[in-house]
Amino acid sequence: MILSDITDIKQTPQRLAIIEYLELNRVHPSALDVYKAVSEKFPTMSFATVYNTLEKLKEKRLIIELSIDTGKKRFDCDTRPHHHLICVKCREIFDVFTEFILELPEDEFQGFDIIGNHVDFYGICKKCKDIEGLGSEQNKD
Amino acid sequence: MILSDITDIKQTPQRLAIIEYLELNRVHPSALDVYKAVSEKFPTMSFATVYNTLEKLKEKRLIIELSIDTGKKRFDCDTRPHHHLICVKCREIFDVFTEFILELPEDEFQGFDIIGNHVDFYGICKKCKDIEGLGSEQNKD
DNA sequence: TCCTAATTTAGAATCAATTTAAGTTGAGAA
DNA sequence: TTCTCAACTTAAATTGATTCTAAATTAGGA
Repeated sequence: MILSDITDIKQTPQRLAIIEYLELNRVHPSALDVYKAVSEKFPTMSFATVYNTLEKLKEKRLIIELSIDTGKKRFDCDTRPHHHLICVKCREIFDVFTEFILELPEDEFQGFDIIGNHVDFYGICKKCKDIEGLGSEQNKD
Repeated sequence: MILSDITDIKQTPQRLAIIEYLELNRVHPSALDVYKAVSEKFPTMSFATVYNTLEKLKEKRLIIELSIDTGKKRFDCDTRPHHHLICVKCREIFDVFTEFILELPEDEFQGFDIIGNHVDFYGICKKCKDIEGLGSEQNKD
């Protein structure tokens, strides 16, 4: 997402702050993350503004909405095609730019017109591994 | 999931009805779908029972919880490793049993211990294609 | 500068999911 | 058989994320 891409929507201070936050925090934040950070600059800002802005940016295809967490939307300001590496402990999401050739055999098509694919890799991130290692005697999952 | 796998939890009539529903409706239903269907048989059954049962079955690894829809959990009673084919219009989910070899190059590991992967294919299902075709003049997304 | 549609705001409403507390059930012990 | 206790079910309250609403404000073009 590039600021200059935002042409046909009004450039309000709140929106610019939200966009700046997304540009600088590429950890796939939730709406709450965005709200918390941006409302420090704009204490009167409401949640609706965050959601409205994120929705608008999504419409303009400047960000992508992720369904990786149930019960919570997360947003990705990198719209290049890519995959994800997700920590099953802390739910941090990392980007993966390797391309994979995924040919679905015809008999699995189920009558679909296929338009894309996405791979999620699951694992345990370095930080969570280290924490696990430390507490190995009184290990609780 | 097989009934006989359920050993160390009580086999109540409500639970058996929920399991039967999951066995017969492999469309990856939501908790609401399960509740709607099973409460026809047990009109006094509460939502909490559905959630408790689904949670318990998940713990026992007899079903899988999917995060494909934001804001709503969906459940898959097929615990064999497999991928999904998702209609971007109606959100129906189909199973894909083709196996893919997905080698993540070392420099993309980001310090993770990788434990698995999952592929989502996106497309438009036959039903939605047909509906689209019909209304091609007054086409609305 | 003026105008107007777009945007922001606080608060209410909604929806999915979880928690709570009270009542029920059923398998094993006495 | 009756007692007991833990597991289970239930309705209702609560939480958390999101959406809606209606009134006030504002960006950006005329």
